Amino acid sequence: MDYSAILKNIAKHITLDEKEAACFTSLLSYREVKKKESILQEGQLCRNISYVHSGVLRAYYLDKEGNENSIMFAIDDWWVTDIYSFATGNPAVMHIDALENSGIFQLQKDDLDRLFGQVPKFERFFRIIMQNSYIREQLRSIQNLSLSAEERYLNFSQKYPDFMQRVSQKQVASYLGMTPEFLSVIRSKLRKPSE
Amino acid sequence: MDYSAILKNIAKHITLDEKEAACFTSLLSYREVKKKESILQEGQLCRNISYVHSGVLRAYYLDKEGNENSIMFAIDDWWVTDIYSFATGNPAVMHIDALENSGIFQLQKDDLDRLFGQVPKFERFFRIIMQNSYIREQLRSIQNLSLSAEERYLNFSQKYPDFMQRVSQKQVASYLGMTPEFLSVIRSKLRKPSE
DNA sequence: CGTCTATTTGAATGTACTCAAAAGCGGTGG
DNA sequence: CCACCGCTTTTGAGTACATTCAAATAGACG
Repeated sequence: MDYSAILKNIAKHITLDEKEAACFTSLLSYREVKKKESILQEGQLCRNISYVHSGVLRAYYLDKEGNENSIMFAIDDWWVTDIYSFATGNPAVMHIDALENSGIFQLQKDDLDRLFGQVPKFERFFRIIMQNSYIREQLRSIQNLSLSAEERYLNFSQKYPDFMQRVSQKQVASYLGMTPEFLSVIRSKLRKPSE
Repeated sequence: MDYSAILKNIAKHITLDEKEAACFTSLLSYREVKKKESILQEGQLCRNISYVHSGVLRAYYLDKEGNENSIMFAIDDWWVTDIYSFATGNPAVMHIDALENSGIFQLQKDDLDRLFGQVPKFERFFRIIMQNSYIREQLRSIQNLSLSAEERYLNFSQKYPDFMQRVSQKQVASYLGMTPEFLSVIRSKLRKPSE
């Protein structure tokens, strides 16, 4: 099994010796997820956190009209989970599934809790992951509230050019809080700015 | 100095012995902040994190039209900082000031980093704080995008009844991403649902 | 090839905004 | 203690941004 990418991801924030790295990798289970396959559905308990080794996952929730609202996309080298369910033990509010055939490493909550006891450095690692996630979501809240649909789209496509390649327009629209029709209008306006 | 409230806050997530508690409180500096007084302005470096012992603080940022957009309110027993500036060392994007005369405990980033080395349990504490903040902001993003202005208002007033008492309508409106005029219309509609 | 879904385009509609003016409220100074 | 000033809240008319619904076109997948 190829642990190099995930260990490199960990090494961005903490330094592990060989034994600690072995302890960590022993807890990981690798899983292949086919395109459109789900790894979490609303109402289930989310007991694990996933590291995306290859491919793309999407988290979304269904509103009362039954529309899919994208919460986040996770491509190679991202971590993803229903953090609410994971942290509180309450039923998941979101769905997570694969947009492409993907390879992920999963870490069970119980194992992670034990790992925190054995190698406290991991508390630090996940503190930083959570901190960065918080910063990202706070920025997103701010921009949702203060920018127009067009500005949100331009912003997103600059910040996450990789997502634009691999995620459908409909899903981008739902991430940005607008209808797919309106995103299409925005894009056509941007294509011919002269008229 | 009365450390009971902040120690009780810490005790929600980790257990400290006397020595650790003393080590922690020795790093705190208490500060009185008068109504309308600022503790952080855009462009400054945010080198500390604040625990609100009494009173109310508000974080907001100025958009390009010069409007104040509220990012968060922090009343008694909340933690607040410009997490982006605090974590990255980049200039602050937000302003933080007091809505009432308030008493806060501040912890310097340098001291906190040393504390993490001395008492690793604090990594855990702040992991949980960051995790909860992430959950809160993620929920906020979702609701901003999928709920109408009226639903956002109803939601907010249910979830944070304390804020409604202590924060002006204009500031609530800016937190919810609507104009104060429109919030006023919503409230008047809710007052007389019959007509 | 045929089916299903995504994207584009357009017309009608609605939600929320802008601008303006009046009323309410709180703080400050005479 | 009252009067005034500035800011918040209310109300209303006109407008703009974004949605809904519908239909045509394009793409993806088996």
